[in-house]
Amino acid sequence: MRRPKEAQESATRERIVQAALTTLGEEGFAGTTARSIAKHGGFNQALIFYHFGSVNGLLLEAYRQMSEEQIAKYRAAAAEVSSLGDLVEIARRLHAEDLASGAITAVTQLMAASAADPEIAGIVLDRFEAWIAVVEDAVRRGIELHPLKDVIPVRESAYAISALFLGIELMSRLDPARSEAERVFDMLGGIALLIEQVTPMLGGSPSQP
Amino acid sequence: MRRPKEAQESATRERIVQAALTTLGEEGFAGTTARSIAKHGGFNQALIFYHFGSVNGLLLEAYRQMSEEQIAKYRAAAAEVSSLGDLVEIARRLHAEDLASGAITAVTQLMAASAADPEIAGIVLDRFEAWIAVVEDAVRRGIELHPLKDVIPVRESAYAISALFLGIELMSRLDPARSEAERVFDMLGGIALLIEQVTPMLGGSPSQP
DNA sequence: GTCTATAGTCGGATAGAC
DNA sequence: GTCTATCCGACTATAGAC
Repeated sequence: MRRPKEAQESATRERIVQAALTTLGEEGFAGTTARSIAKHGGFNQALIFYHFGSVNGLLLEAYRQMSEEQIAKYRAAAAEVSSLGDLVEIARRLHAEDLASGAITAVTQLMAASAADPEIAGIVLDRFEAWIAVVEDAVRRGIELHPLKDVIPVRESAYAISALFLGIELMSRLDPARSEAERVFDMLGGIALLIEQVTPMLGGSPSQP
Repeated sequence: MRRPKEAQESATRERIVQAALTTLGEEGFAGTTARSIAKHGGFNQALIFYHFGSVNGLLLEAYRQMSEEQIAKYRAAAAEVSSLGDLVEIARRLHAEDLASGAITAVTQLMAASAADPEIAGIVLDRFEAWIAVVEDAVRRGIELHPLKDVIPVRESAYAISALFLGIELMSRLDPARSEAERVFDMLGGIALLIEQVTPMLGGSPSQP
């Protein structure tokens, strides 16, 4: 996938972006300076300014790129969902990947930076919006054949599921043992199974408030 | 409640701590410098170093204080919970308060700072732990009379509820309209009601008077 | 395009007057 | 205890050699 306008991908640009993301994950927002990025990537500090104008310019570009990649990954994963149980299992897998790749740390830093920088806030908001939309789609597909499908508030469900996922990601990052999230996914899997098995019994004469 | 050792509360100390929290909320972690805190609080920059040794020392103290207050508030609120529906309504109220007070912003900054500072990570972890414990307690009390009470994994439920709450807090802070979280709480309230009404039927034993 | 060198700014921290 | 003045280090950003 090539971008026609602006931001053409030279190898160096890509290297700098990667170094920025690594640094962000390892040092946090406050520790992500031009010097420290250059050190992590093994190149000269001045290159950042030549290629991106400023440290902030680099960070914005890196954020945007990371967001696009993550959303694309989520969207691809969500395409496989065809039941509530699937949704839980795929969430479990994505969570493990995000934790390992440092993506969660980056999101944390992004959210914090949003407090002071409206432009970053916009990026994060877009990312959440895309994220909810993906879940919304998966939910809609997952309940397509379900007797209660017309009673379920899809948008709110997707929002809540996204929030739950985000919360688990953030809390488990802090947890040194990191075993607890697994058990929570186990429980959610159990609930999904329960709902799938129980609710069809209610079908046939659904009530409406 | 007086603290016997260290950290005696002079009026000035308290003023500095408050200014630090305000600054953190308004400027973000990166913008929370000694000079900027002093400006917000209308006092001299050097006072920070006289009273707290360093900016980091001040921030640690402020974090600790904020954590204690928030946990105390949560604990008091949780004491009122006697059903799943209660839990949702109290969560809704606490969420509104946290949003208005800037506490959410502060937590966001704290989590981000945890990436680079293990001491802060410890504080945040303690806070989450205390938070989960409070919810765990509320859940246990809420299902005390419930027919399924022995099947429900209390700890995992509390973890998931806490994660969901955290996620909603963080996402709604970014949302300019901020109306969506309300609708999600509405939905959760509906689910709570549904569970309370449906599950007793499965037990075959009488529930609440 | 990439490097070295450096100007200019800002923040942490301290000395010392009051 | 609080203020003014100041040092020092680290950062962003640019100029200019290669």
